[in-house]
Amino acid sequence: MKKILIVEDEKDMVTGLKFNLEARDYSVIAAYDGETGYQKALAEKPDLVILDLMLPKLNGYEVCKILKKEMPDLPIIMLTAKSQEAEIVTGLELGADDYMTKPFSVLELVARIGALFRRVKPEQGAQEVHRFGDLEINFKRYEARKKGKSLRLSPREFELLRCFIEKEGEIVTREELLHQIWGYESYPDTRTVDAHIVKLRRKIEEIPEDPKLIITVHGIGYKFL
Amino acid sequence: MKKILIVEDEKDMVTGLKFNLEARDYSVIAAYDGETGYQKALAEKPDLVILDLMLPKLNGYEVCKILKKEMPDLPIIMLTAKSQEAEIVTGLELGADDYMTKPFSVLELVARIGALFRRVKPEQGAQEVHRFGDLEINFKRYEARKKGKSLRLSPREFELLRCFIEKEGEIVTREELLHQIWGYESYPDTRTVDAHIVKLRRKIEEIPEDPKLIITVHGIGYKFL
DNA sequence: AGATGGTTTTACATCTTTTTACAATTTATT
DNA sequence: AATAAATTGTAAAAAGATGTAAAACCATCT
Repeated sequence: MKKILIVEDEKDMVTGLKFNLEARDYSVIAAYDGETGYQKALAEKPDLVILDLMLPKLNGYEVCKILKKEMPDLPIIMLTAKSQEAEIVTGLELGADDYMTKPFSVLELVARIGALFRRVKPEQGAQEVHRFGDLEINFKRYEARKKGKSLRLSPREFELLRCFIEKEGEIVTREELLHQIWGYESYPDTRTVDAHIVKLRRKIEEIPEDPKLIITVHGIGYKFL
Repeated sequence: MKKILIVEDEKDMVTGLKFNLEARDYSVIAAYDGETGYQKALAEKPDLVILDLMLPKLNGYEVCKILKKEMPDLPIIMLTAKSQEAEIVTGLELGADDYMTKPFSVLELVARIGALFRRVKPEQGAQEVHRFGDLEINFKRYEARKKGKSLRLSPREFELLRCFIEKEGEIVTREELLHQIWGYESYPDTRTVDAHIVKLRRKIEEIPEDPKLIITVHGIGYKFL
């Protein structure tokens, strides 16, 4: 569901918009001044912002300018009082994607929102984030976290984790790992896998000497979780 | 220079628009009924169409519908007589990208055209401009931006980026890069690629020491995004 | 020639992977 | 149960690959 942030100080306007947009299955959040509007945009990562020009604390121009800098792909629709043509132009050149002059019709606004979403890039590939307890791994971005703190895993360590996660709960043999990660078809004696397991355990296990995630299956290989 | 097609039967309107748009350095062509409008759109491949709703032979709806089918990336701005809200909505759902009700101000129209082109640029047609997060690269013009600020990239750096972007997500080996960019067929030991990678990272990565865009794949090469 | 800006090489630092050697553990055998 | 054999854990050394600053090189322009 698409999330829309309304930044507008007139409460009646907000409730009206909210009602109409929620009726059309958008999730709506609001802010009543520029500053909190800006903060909510960053924190909540909405799919679209409806931004009034006249705002307390930080006006719409400023918010628009900052937002377009920090979140260039976030579409913004500006709301303006009538007949401020010069301002309108500036608004658009500031980076807003569309605007409406008050009073406007909600139908029209909704239609424009639809058009805007249609135009905007469809969301890029599903962020494949895997979670195991307090462990988070994003293979696409090569990022890993434990309790929110980022871990530095080497490529081999990522690959190992990937193999384990693909076969969560099942036993993975050393031969399989050597084949998958190293491409070796047979390698009579190498301790490479074990060495990497040690390092990986040290990074992801609570007590590396008593592992709870990567469990060794004697004579065969390892098992994840 | 951007080419704009006006499909409108009121000649005064056409000459007025033409004058104003040409003053802003657009190349303008016109058609006075729906049918020739449609044909000119196909033949001349304009960058944008301004389309009146009421037209002889083939009305704006129909033209819009057909055009959006055959040239889905061509932006269309609809012109309508006032207070036809339902029609407006339909117009937008038909695929028009924006619309204006008559009488409208030329300043406003120009602003919207600008906004439309800005919006449409990165995804459309020639795909000359590539975007990756807050990064923009135009290979044709040898321009690159990060968060809107322009970067000075050397030719080699552009070539590197081009190779990476062509194979986004896939691994690119050093040998491939040496072949593609340098034309070397085999070069046992050179650190040239690495040296350029360092420079490129310094320019495009947020934290060059912890790159998120150009990721090294130990023993093989690099991977983009 | 000198200045400039990009490119390549060099040299060394750092990081990753692999091997080695040995300790600890498990399994098999007597 | 005791011992031997096999397997795994682990630290440390060795090997290999990459990161990076600085020097050397090279083409172009003035």
